[in-house]
Amino acid sequence: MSNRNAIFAVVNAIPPGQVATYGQVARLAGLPGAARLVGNILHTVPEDTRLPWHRVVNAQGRISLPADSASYSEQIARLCAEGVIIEKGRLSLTQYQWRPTESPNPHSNRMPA
DNA sequence: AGCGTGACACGAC
DNA sequence: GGTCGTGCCACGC
Repeated sequence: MSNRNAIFAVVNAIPPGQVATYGQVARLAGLPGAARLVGNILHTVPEDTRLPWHRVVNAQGRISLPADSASYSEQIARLCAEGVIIEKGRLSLTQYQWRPTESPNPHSNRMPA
Protein backbone atom coordinates (compact mmCIF):
# COMPACT_ATOMS: atom_id res chain seq x y z
CA MET A 1 0.00 0.00 0.00
CA SER A 2 1.32 3.39 -0.95
CA ASN A 3 1.41 6.19 1.53
CA ARG A 4 -1.14 7.94 -0.59
CA ASN A 5 -3.66 5.21 0.08
CA ALA A 6 -2.75 5.19 3.75
CA ILE A 7 -3.65 8.85 3.91
CA PHE A 8 -6.92 8.17 2.12
CA ALA A 9 -7.75 5.47 4.63
CA VAL A 10 -7.18 7.78 7.57
CA VAL A 11 -9.15 10.66 6.12
CA ASN A 12 -11.87 8.24 5.22
CA ALA A 13 -12.03 7.17 8.85
CA ILE A 14 -12.77 10.63 10.20
CA PRO A 15 -16.31 10.56 11.58
CA PRO A 16 -18.85 13.11 10.36
CA GLY A 17 -19.06 16.22 12.49
CA GLN A 18 -15.45 15.87 13.48
CA VAL A 19 -12.18 17.10 12.02
CA ALA A 20 -8.51 16.17 12.02
CA THR A 21 -5.37 18.22 11.45
CA TYR A 22 -2.96 17.54 8.62
CA GLY A 23 -0.28 16.54 11.09
CA GLN A 24 -2.67 14.20 12.83
CA VAL A 25 -3.63 12.52 9.58
CA ALA A 26 0.03 12.20 8.68
CA ARG A 27 0.82 10.50 11.99
CA LEU A 28 -2.11 8.13 11.77
CA ALA A 29 -1.01 7.25 8.27
CA GLY A 30 2.40 6.35 9.62
CA LEU A 31 4.07 9.46 8.23
CA PRO A 32 4.99 11.66 11.18
CA GLY A 33 6.12 15.08 10.03
CA ALA A 34 4.66 14.71 6.58
CA ALA A 35 1.78 17.06 7.22
CA ARG A 36 2.47 18.99 4.06
CA LEU A 37 2.26 15.85 2.06
CA VAL A 38 -1.28 15.30 3.23
CA GLY A 39 -2.30 18.64 1.83
CA ASN A 40 -0.38 17.92 -1.29
CA ILE A 41 -2.15 14.62 -1.77
CA LEU A 42 -5.57 15.99 -1.01
CA HIS A 43 -4.97 18.65 -3.61
CA THR A 44 -4.45 15.99 -6.25
CA VAL A 45 -7.66 14.24 -5.28
CA PRO A 46 -10.33 14.32 -7.98
CA GLU A 47 -13.37 16.46 -7.26
CA ASP A 48 -15.75 13.57 -7.59
CA THR A 49 -14.01 11.65 -4.83
CA ARG A 50 -15.93 10.15 -1.92
CA LEU A 51 -13.13 11.15 0.38
CA PRO A 52 -14.27 13.44 3.22
CA TRP A 53 -11.36 15.78 2.59
CA HIS A 54 -13.35 18.63 4.07
CA ARG A 55 -12.79 17.20 7.54
CA VAL A 56 -9.11 18.02 7.36
CA VAL A 57 -7.96 21.39 8.64
CA ASN A 58 -4.65 22.82 9.84
CA ALA A 59 -3.42 22.92 13.42
CA GLN A 60 -4.96 26.35 13.91
CA GLY A 61 -8.41 25.05 13.16
CA ARG A 62 -8.46 27.09 9.99
CA ILE A 63 -9.29 26.13 6.45
CA SER A 64 -5.99 26.02 4.73
CA LEU A 65 -7.29 26.89 1.28
CA PRO A 66 -7.38 30.29 -0.39
CA ALA A 67 -10.52 32.03 0.80
CA ASP A 68 -11.54 32.82 -2.75
CA SER A 69 -11.36 29.25 -3.98
CA ALA A 70 -14.44 27.16 -4.64
CA SER A 71 -13.08 24.35 -2.50
CA TYR A 72 -12.92 26.73 0.42
CA SER A 73 -16.62 27.51 0.49
CA GLU A 74 -17.33 23.91 -0.37
CA GLN A 75 -15.46 22.72 2.71
CA ILE A 76 -17.20 25.17 4.98
CA ALA A 77 -20.59 24.25 3.58
CA ARG A 78 -20.01 20.55 4.15
CA LEU A 79 -18.70 21.03 7.67
CA CYS A 80 -21.58 23.30 8.49
CA ALA A 81 -23.95 20.63 7.21
CA GLU A 82 -22.38 18.26 9.70
CA GLY A 83 -22.89 20.62 12.58
CA VAL A 84 -19.43 22.10 12.73
CA ILE A 85 -19.65 25.78 13.52
CA ILE A 86 -17.08 27.95 11.80
CA GLU A 87 -16.46 31.54 12.77
CA LYS A 88 -14.17 33.85 10.89
CA GLY A 89 -12.93 30.87 8.93
CA ARG A 90 -12.01 29.14 12.15
CA LEU A 91 -13.41 26.27 14.13
CA SER A 92 -12.81 25.04 17.67
CA LEU A 93 -10.36 22.16 17.51
CA THR A 94 -10.86 21.38 21.18
CA GLN A 95 -14.47 20.80 20.34
CA TYR A 96 -14.38 19.08 16.99
CA GLN A 97 -10.99 17.42 16.70
CA TRP A 98 -11.29 13.72 16.13
CA ARG A 99 -10.12 11.53 19.01
CA PRO A 100 -9.19 8.34 17.18
CA THR A 101 -10.27 5.39 19.30
CA GLU A 102 -10.53 2.60 16.78
CA SER A 103 -8.39 3.87 13.94
CA PRO A 104 -7.48 1.71 10.94
CA ASN A 105 -3.90 2.04 12.14
CA PRO A 106 -3.97 1.37 15.89
CA HIS A 107 -0.30 0.85 15.27
CA SER A 108 0.79 4.44 15.43
CA ASN A 109 -1.96 6.53 16.91
CA ARG A 110 -0.26 8.59 19.56
CA MET A 111 -2.51 11.42 20.67
CA PRO A 112 -2.46 12.74 24.23
CA ALA A 113 -5.79 13.52 25.78
C1' DA B 1 17.64 10.18 -10.72
C1' DG B 2 17.48 14.83 -8.95
C1' DC B 3 15.26 19.25 -7.61
C1' DG B 4 11.54 22.19 -6.56
C1' DT B 5 7.18 22.25 -4.39
C1' DG B 6 3.26 22.37 -1.13
C1' DA B 7 -4.45 22.53 1.33
C1' DC B 8 1.58 22.06 7.26
C1' DA B 9 3.63 22.07 12.21
C1' DC B 10 6.14 24.29 15.59
C1' DG B 11 9.06 27.48 17.93
C1' DA B 12 10.05 32.52 18.31
C1' DC B 13 8.90 37.51 18.23
C1' DG C 1 -3.27 35.93 21.45
C1' DG C 2 -1.81 36.45 16.68
C1' DT C 3 1.76 36.72 13.21
C1' DC C 4 6.45 35.54 11.10
C1' DG C 5 10.15 32.59 9.91
C1' DT C 6 12.30 27.99 9.60
C1' DG C 7 12.25 22.85 9.19
C1' DC C 8 10.27 18.40 7.29
C1' DC C 9 8.58 14.85 4.35
C1' DA C 10 7.14 12.49 0.39
C1' DC C 11 5.23 13.60 -4.27
C1' DG C 12 5.52 15.02 -9.17
C1' DC C 13 7.72 17.05 -12.89
